[in-house]
Amino acid sequence: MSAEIKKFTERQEEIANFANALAHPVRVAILDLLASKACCYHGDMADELPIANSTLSQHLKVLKDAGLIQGEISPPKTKYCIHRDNYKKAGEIFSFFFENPLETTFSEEGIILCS
Amino acid sequence: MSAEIKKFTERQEEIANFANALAHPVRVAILDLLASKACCYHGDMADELPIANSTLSQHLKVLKDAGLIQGEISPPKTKYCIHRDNYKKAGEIFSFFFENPLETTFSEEGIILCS
DNA sequence: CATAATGTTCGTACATTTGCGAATAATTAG
DNA sequence: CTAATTATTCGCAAATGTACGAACATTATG
Repeated sequence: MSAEIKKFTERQEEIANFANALAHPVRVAILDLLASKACCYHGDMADELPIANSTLSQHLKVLKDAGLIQGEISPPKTKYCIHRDNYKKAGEIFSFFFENPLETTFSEEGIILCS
Repeated sequence: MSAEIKKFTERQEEIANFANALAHPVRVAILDLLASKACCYHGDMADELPIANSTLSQHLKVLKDAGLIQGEISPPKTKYCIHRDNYKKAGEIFSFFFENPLETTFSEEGIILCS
């Protein structure tokens, strides 16, 4: 009944944000490309990916807004790179999230009831 | 021109799937709850989370479909746990994805042009 | 058996995401 | 200056995601 407005922690929002950026295979593929080639022009990626040019721009925007990549515009070309600091940060956040999902004692089946 | 139909790798799809499961703060919060308490009933979580019961069911379904949790139905109660094997696997996949985004040589600014 | 407790499913509403081609902007090349 | 190159933005359509309450199913309780 205590009608406390519950929201989520900063950390939970942050994880969700990074996860959202990775939540489409083409965006994972983009990061793979950038990770392997250091930097790529939009056109280089467009050649490798099975999507229209305009769609690629949209996905790049999502990754950029999430902070995982950065773009350097020098028209008519645009060069994209991984944003190393944030990329590292994302990796650490996920690492921490997944490590030791449980440190408590277990029943025989490895399960504990709660409350 | 070689109109090769490009899709994504299994790994890329897998990452995107797990990421998608984490792409909403309430689902991160659910995993936090399960990680800390080992197992929880639906009702326990409903008390902690600012969403309707039916909405919680939907989010639990997403996590279950992604393989990150498992549910044991014994009506009228349902007990959920983290799916340890898959959870671990997800952690490893993300670890691997984020580690060493770049092992190549760098220019002075830490950037290489490609192609 | 009737009622309560617990969750899921259904139906609906609304917002967001994804995708494409066309139009646009900005520079380079002829 | 004109045309070509490159990438973004716009407008649209289709699909998906999020959220809720109501209806339903299943078991426990009186």
